Amino acid sequence: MWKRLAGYGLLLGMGTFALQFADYQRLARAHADGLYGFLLAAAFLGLGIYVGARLFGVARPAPFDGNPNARAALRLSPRELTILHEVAAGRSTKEIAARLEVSPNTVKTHLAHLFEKLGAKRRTEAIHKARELGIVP
Amino acid sequence: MWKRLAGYGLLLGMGTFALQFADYQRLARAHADGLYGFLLAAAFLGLGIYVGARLFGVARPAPFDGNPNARAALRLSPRELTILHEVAAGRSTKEIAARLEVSPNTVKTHLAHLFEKLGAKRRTEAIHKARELGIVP
DNA sequence: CGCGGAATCACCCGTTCGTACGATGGCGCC
DNA sequence: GGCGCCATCGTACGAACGGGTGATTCCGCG
Repeated sequence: MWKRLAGYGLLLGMGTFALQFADYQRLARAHADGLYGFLLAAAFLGLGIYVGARLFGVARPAPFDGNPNARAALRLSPRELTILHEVAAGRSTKEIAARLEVSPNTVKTHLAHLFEKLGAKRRTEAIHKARELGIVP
Repeated sequence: MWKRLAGYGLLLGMGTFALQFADYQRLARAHADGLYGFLLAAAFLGLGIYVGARLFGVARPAPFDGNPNARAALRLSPRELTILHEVAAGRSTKEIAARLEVSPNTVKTHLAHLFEKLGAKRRTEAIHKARELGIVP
């Protein structure tokens, strides 16, 4: 974060320096004020758009899925993970069993293990805790 | 999307017009070139940052809580909304009844209405659909 | 004033869920 | 070869959930 801010600050400083340089060169006087101001405005507008986009921009995909982190911490097996995603999708035990082509009893077993590892007593609570841990989007 | 682009275009046009107006007023000549350029650059830099932030940026807080939107579309009552948030927090019917100081039967009634309005058959499915609609974070 | 919506509560009944066992087979590891 | 883990499946039972129906109170709206 500090490095990014420093980078933007440097960029801004360079822009200012370029402006000063242009001023020294009397480009401002050599050209019409209107054209010069327009170019200056356009340049800084573009720079601002870039900075704004990078600064407030798509930092969303970063905290997407804490899959490897919390999953390893809770020692969830791959099958338990898929069942977790299925219940988070709002499906019933029967539907999950049908989609995964296993018995509903198997799904219930995985669910029981999930509840134990997540410290939950209901599937809704499991979903909530898994979301807090970033295991499910 | 087009309305937003048009709005930004209008904003940009207004800025340009203001610049032209300033040029006509000979403010550029009245003040030193350096100060004028600096102010101009700063103004457009800020404008650019704003546009960039709005354009590429905080599209996340926008679909944050579709509370007024989807809630009105589904005609959810305030009480139903609170019950929806409670179930999304992973609480059971009894716990919700205790927290809201009402009978479990009342909670069940609100839940039945929620299922009907959300088109869900299970509370997990209701949570999932409500999350898709942005009603719950 | 009646009418409808919201909120509250109650009962019944069938289904699902959660839990507590047991059991089997496969796989990696010492 | 035993040990542990994972995945699979089964039975059984109590608790919770979901659906249906009905009732009451309150409040706004025409």
